[in-house]
Amino acid sequence: MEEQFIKIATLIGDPTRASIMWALLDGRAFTATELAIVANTSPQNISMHLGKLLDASLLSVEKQGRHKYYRFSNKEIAYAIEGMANLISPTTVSKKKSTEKLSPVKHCRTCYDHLAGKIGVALTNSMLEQNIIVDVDNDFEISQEGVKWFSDFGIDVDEVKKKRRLFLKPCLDWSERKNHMAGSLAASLLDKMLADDWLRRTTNSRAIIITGKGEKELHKQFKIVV
Amino acid sequence: MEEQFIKIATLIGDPTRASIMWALLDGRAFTATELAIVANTSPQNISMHLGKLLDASLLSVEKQGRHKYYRFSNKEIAYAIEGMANLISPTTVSKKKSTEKLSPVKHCRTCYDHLAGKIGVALTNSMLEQNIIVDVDNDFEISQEGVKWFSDFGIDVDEVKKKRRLFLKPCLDWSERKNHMAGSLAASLLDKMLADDWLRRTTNSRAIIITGKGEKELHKQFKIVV
DNA sequence: ATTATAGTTAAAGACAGAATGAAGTATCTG
DNA sequence: CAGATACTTCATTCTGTCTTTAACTATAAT
Repeated sequence: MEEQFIKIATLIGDPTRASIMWALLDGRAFTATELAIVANTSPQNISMHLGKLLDASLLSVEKQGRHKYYRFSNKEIAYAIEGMANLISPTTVSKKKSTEKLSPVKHCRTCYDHLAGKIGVALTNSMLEQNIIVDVDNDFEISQEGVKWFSDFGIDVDEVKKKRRLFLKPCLDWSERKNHMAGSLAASLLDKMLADDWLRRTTNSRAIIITGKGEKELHKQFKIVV
Repeated sequence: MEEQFIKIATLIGDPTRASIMWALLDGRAFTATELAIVANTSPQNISMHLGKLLDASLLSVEKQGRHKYYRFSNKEIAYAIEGMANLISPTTVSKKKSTEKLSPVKHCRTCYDHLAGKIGVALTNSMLEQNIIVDVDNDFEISQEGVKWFSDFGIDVDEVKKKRRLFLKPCLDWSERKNHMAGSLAASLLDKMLADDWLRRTTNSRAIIITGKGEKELHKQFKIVV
């Protein structure tokens, strides 16, 4: 088992491959070329690295015409990467420089366990406006009022913070060119909205359907017109 | 933030350092020399690697005479490593060769979140005898009866399995020279025993006190004489 | 004191594995 | 069809970093 662990650690522990994993963390699928741009390296090189990650089943591919879409092969991968991301020192997280370059990727797909797309962005904007969450140097933090708001909404922030994953981070939604929330808080929010029947999952796709109740509540609480 | 992530990934992703992290996973503290033996390298080299891990605050040291004891600097580190260990393919886990060498380390301290020491080992032995858990090539697995047993004990195994960490693994207790259980199942078991007041934590040490009730129950259910 | 053990530091060397360059296949576009 | 784009493969080069050699400090044992 130790060798297996070392194998996985060294796989993730190469700068280029770590960069790939970091980019894939939000759950979207990227093409090889996109990943080459994100990781700042050549197509040949990214191809080699993606091959290694595929061999180890850390990633899965889906071929669409001449494109190949890469993503994490399962949730455990995302959790493992998040677990490592949790080790990023808190000071660094809040001091993150705002000039960080944005990767020129245009695709947007459903994120693993949180709301993305138009609704996700609108919801995030509304929460920023209402000071439930605040933007600190391109990083999201929850405010005092926010903790209360979530509590009223039926989510215990302290409990969510105990989860062994990234609490809250912005996730750039390229279809909207704006950030939406990701992390355990965003996941809890989605869970709650599903539980309260604001939203429903569809069986065979990642699409989310907004119920009549959800439409009403989203407008009432967030001024979102669906 | 990306650079920070890459830094952490490359730190863990060196074979020698991965080996160190793997050894420390059970929560015990190791000396530099012990880690050199475990990682199969020289004292100078281990010193260099430990220095890097210290610089990044992944580890903490405690000096005792001419020895230096290294351990994870906080729980998040352990969770991150566990998250990576979760990616070890299930087939590999069950096919693990039993000839794997055991590291010649004699120290034993309290493990992070599960019972260790004499009681931990006795409990594990009893569970093996009762077929609640089974030993498959030096790896622990829960049996069908085991799932029922835990359910009767008030622990929902399916729920525990959902947690993003290693479910069950043997952890060699050198003071006893036998294995005890580690992982989320072992953690749940400890939690439950604390909740049921079989055991109590002490305030300023990692020692666990067995209550009168606990003594009775441990004898009744596991034939353990405290 | 003397010797042994635990650990560190600095410099030189060795090597794995990453990047590069060149050439190829497959798919889309007009 | 021709030309462009997406991606891969292989052989070669190269570089970062791990290991080793050697010399050193500090604590413990006898």
